[in-house]
Amino acid sequence: MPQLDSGGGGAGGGDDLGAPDELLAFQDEGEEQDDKSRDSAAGPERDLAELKSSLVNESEGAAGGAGVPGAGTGARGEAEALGREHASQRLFPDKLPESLEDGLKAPECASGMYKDTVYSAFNLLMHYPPPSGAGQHPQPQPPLHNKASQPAHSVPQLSPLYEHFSSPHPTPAPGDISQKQVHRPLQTSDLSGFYSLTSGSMGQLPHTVSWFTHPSLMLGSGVPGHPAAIPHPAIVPPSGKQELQPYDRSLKTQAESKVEKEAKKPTIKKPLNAFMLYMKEMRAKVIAECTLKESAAINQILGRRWHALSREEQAKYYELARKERQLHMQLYPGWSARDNYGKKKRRSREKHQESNTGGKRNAFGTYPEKAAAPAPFLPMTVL
DNA sequence: AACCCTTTGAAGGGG
DNA sequence: CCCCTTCAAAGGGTT
Repeated sequence: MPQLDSGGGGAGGGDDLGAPDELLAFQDEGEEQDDKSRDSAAGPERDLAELKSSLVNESEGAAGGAGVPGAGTGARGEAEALGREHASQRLFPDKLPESLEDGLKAPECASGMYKDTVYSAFNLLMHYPPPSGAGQHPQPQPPLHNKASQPAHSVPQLSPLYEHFSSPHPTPAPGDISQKQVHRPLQTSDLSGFYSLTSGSMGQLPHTVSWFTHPSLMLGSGVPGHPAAIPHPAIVPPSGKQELQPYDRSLKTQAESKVEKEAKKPTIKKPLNAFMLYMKEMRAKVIAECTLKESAAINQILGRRWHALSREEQAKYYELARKERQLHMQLYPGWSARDNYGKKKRRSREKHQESNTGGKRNAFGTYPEKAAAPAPFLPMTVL
């Protein structure tokens, strides 16, 4: 795939918001908006249907997730249409832990509390200068549907963290290695500025934070013996721990050491997409406000909130993700997402195969949604 | 210990 | 080109 093209590819017209899929998401959102108004009358019935689906999922086994065929985009739209305070109650209707339920019972856990942080991120994004080609820097087009639930006048309360990073001369937090890095490795004002931003706006984004100070940007990641070599967060030893053993001093045969070397070869992680960045930023907030800990439930909430975001708000995360991909490509030119295939063994793979034969469901339900997604509309950033 | 769950998006491969 | 699969984060729960 033309990553550079889809990823923007620098200062040209290719510096768009991202892949068409992202735009599709916007379209999807718009559709949901339409559905919202359209379905308002049929809400209760659909609610019941969805509840049934959820219950069916539960009865179909522990593997039953949100991935009910036919409960794809429409279902998400319904969730929006039915009001997020109701939607929260449909999460895990049967098996919710009490703490989970308590959390979800709080209306704000499913409503627009995300807004302030999103706007914080937005403020920070705006705080930092755009790339050198500033004039051409694509600004997200205004959303076709301005979410009524997100009045533009709503002023976010910047958390101290955000204020800290927003300040012109942020004081390094104690123990913050990334802030202790002496100089910013990136030559391009684009990325350095961006990742400065990222480290600020995404205060909870260690991944991104250390990206921008990553020594690999100076000499290559994790170079053994390099004085400033700090492992890139995207580089994870197979053990999952940052315990790089650059040299094998043991008396092993070459073959053995070779095998071991392969085994210990650090894994370069995929760059985070827009939603992942959003989740990383918002997770702590949701946990705090909803007293939730289970990531599955949190992610469901975040998924709904993601869809409730305006285009502009989502565009910020698409932009961040695009920059992540750009930087990732710069750091690891030959890397392919395929490199990590098979590194996670998934039992669900077998389940999925079974479900295919049985015609039940997808492992996660993502694809039915995509399959049911409305036809893409004209890209809003390109053209 | 490893995987599951759950979300969306990106990417790659097969048909 | 479309569809499917896998992985990215996260952490409690499950095997």
